[in-house]
Amino acid sequence: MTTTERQKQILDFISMFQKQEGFPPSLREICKGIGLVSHGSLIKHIRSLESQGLIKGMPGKKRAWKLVDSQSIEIPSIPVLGRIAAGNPILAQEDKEEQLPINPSFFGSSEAFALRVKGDSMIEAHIQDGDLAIIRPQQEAENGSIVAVIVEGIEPEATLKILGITKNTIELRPANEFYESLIFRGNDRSKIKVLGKLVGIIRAKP
Amino acid sequence: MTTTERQKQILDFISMFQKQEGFPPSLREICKGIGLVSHGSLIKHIRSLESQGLIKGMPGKKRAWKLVDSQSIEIPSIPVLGRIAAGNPILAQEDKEEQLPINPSFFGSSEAFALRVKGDSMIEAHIQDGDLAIIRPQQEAENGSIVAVIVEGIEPEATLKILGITKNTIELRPANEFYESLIFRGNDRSKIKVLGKLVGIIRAKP
DNA sequence: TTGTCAAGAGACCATATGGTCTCTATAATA
DNA sequence: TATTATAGAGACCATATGGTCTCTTGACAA
Repeated sequence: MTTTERQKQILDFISMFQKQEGFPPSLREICKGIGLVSHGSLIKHIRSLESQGLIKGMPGKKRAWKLVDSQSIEIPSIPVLGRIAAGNPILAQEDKEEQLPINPSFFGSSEAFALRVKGDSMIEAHIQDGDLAIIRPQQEAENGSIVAVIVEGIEPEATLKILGITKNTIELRPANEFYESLIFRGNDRSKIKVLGKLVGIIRAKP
Repeated sequence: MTTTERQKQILDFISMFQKQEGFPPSLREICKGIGLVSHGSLIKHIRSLESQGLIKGMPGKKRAWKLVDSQSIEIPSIPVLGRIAAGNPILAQEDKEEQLPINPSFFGSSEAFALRVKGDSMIEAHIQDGDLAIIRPQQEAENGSIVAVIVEGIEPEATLKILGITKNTIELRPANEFYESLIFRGNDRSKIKVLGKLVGIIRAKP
């Protein structure tokens, strides 16, 4: 079942009208808006949109339309992830403690998640205990960038480290002279799972 | 003209219904929601709310209500202030470079503004150049807290300092051993204008 | 051409809903 | 007590609006 041009036009009009007026348009208002004379014709398109699940009408109620998708003005937010099981797709996790009411695009990313920093291993990068690290999901990262990683078999939780890549080794370096780097050679390198790159820090009530 | 309990109840119901359903309730739905039998009675309250400007009806349209205030789902945000002229009420300033799409309540404050940190004078508090300091407006602050202040005659811009209060002096202390404190005694103390207290830090693309 | 199908026009209907009017009960006030 | 005001109940009306039906037109295929 395809969505025709006319039907997209109808969706757009409803969305626009709803945003502007604060309530959904009547059938006749939609007609006027998209250049139809008879609302009888319009209703066929509405029924089609309903069967596609793009819109929901309340039978028997006047002027009561729900845009199933876009209208439910859900503000994009950043989930704070707790324990992250290695191997699982990150953002599909249900283990979300909390949602930060912040649009990921603020950090230049269409999607992002957050980890709560524990300890002071990144203190020289001015990231302190309790900070929320905002991470853009990606599998690869350039040398020297700060990444969230999981090391297979070592820790169940993701940690923040500076990525150091040489020809034969991968180094996970803390930003604290009192902590040791983890260095992986050869096949051991595959134990490292990069979850994403650090794109921001949020500190509440410092 | 006062808003009665009943009328607040009506506003709340409309707001709740609108948020939940995606369209405004009909008069009879409001009646059922707040425990009225006759919508004829309800309409008197509606008219009163209209004359108070809290609600707006579209005469001749069915199920068409606008909540004047809350319904215009404007997301609370945090303004980033640039130059701040001393003496002016802070949040009334039009000199807003930017709005952070973040609800101030996230930082535990009903309102807040942000300043972009310049330099490394607060580096030991792990606040670095380019960070956004989130400030809750308040005139007073306790000893040792980090505040945004303007010092009369010295700098046109607000700066972030640690507040040190003794019996006779007020000290503005940077969090960097290479910087000097500013110490004010006696009448000089009135040169200090506290704009607010630091409640958060945001760092994008660190 | 002929038939089929979809989009639209236009008319008609049923009803949900806003609007108005009257009556009652309770409380406040003179 | 008498009067007034207010909230609410209940009935009735006008209409905006969703729903349905029929007819026309144009595109497309057999």
